[in-house]
Amino acid sequence: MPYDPSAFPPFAVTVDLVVLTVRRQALCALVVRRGEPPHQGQWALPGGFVREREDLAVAAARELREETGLRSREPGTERPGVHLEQLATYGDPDRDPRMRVVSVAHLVLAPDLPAPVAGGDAGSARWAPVAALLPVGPPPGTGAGTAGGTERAGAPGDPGVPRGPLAFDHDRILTDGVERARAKLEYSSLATAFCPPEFTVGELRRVYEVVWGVALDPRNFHRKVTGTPGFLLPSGGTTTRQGGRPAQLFRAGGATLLNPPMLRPEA
Amino acid sequence: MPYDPSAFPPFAVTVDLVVLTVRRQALCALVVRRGEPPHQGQWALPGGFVREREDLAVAAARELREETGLRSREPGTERPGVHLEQLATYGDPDRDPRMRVVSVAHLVLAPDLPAPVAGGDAGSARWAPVAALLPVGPPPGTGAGTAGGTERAGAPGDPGVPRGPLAFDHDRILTDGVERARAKLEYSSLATAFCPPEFTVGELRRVYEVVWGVALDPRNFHRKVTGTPGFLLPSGGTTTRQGGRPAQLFRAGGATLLNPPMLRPEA
DNA sequence: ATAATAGTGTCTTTTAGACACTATAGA
DNA sequence: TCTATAGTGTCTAAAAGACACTATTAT
Repeated sequence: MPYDPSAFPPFAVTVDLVVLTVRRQALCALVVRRGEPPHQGQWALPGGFVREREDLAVAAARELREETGLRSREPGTERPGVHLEQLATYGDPDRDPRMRVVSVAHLVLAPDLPAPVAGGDAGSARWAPVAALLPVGPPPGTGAGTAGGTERAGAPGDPGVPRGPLAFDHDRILTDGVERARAKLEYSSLATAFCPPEFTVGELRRVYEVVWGVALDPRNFHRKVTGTPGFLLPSGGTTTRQGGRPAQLFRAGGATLLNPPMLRPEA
Repeated sequence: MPYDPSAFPPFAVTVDLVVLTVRRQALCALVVRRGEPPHQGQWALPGGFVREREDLAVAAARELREETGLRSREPGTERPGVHLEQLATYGDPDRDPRMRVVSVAHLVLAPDLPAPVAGGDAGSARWAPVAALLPVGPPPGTGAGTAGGTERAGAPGDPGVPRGPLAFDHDRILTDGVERARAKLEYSSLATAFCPPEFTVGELRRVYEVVWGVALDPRNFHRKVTGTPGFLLPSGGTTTRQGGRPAQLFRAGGATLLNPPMLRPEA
């Protein structure tokens, strides 16, 4: 265990962010356009260097704020804020041609934002459908029916739908982040992180359908989530924003682990 | 995105290993005694620096080999070798008082070894019951019945049962590793990584009982694991090494994900 | 009216868990 | 014999899934 300070090779340590949201019936990730080589002009995940005396989670929250304006926990508000967790660490010696960089990737789940992402240094941050970034990615089930998880193309004249492949090893990181999100919906209440503070059961169901790329039975889903203790808290109000009969509004309950879990259909 | 090589603070990057096995009816972790400050004389997880052009998983496999003699995949043999996966990364600026060290922890699951761990530089590597290292650790359920997961003390005169707290933030890392192992037994076939190449259903059940710290119904367990496709392959032989009626021997099947999962009892 | 979404009830199939019972070894 | 472990069968309770039906809005 040689801890001679001159005996270890120096590394740069960065955080990269997989920021996911559900918008327009599609699972979307936040990407920025690279303005310089390598991979100039390609899209990449947001991220940056960890500072001298900064914890990894703090660095991830700072980058999130700087590049997207999102806060991982609103100070003083009831808003639970977006969800942030460590995803995995990527350290292939050749992942960055310029130097040895170890990147600690983090996963962020955010509700659909009324205003486009703004307020950051990186003016070019954009939401992009995961299906356009990872055409052959982890199978979203090509869900038959209403699930819109595989929307691939914008209008033909749309110049700006970001497409893969992403820079560096970011395809891999994004793939891992999406799979983590899909898996965690099964046994945690994290789907509510994709929803606004108040939401209906139908809106929550659409989150599951889009992230998993499958169609779920609205009636069984309703019975299941309302029957899981601690998952949903009725907020008292109702809304008709989805059309049809007014739906009860809920907030996320205190439970984080779902028991029994919400298992993905296999088929 | 400033990538000026002089603009980033230098970090040391290490790998730390949570090596778990089941021996003598207890979940055990591999620890080494620290011979120098800080934390001199305390026990710590094995680990070391990542080399200049070494991938993280390669560094973890190398440290495992150097410090324990275990190989993550025996070259040329049918032996599946021990299981190795990335666990999480720990980067608190003050986790090591000497310098800024980011540690990428890895989780290793190994069968009980006939010979004591040997062959490494670190001569002081030892198996220690997790319950002695983490006295208040994640609740093993204090399983009523036959499960021996909470064995805490050696014989009174035994001078050498390593006890916590561990050096640095290794208590936290070990806790996370144990929880990961407990969780993965539920939905993967990883329990076989704790078993020798051929094993009986009873031996596999004892792995679950020790890791989870609960007693399981032998009859229901038998029906469940033999009924899960791809989990177990009959090897043809039988053994009587457990006493009683001869038990069929199995090898690990090809399946990695268990469907349906083996859920932990709650109670 | 029709269409759309919300929500409840009911039935069937599957799975988990409790536990009686038989099988085959060693002491 | 007794005891220990292996393995099968059966019953019950819980959960998943299919789907008929009612409720309440907008157009």
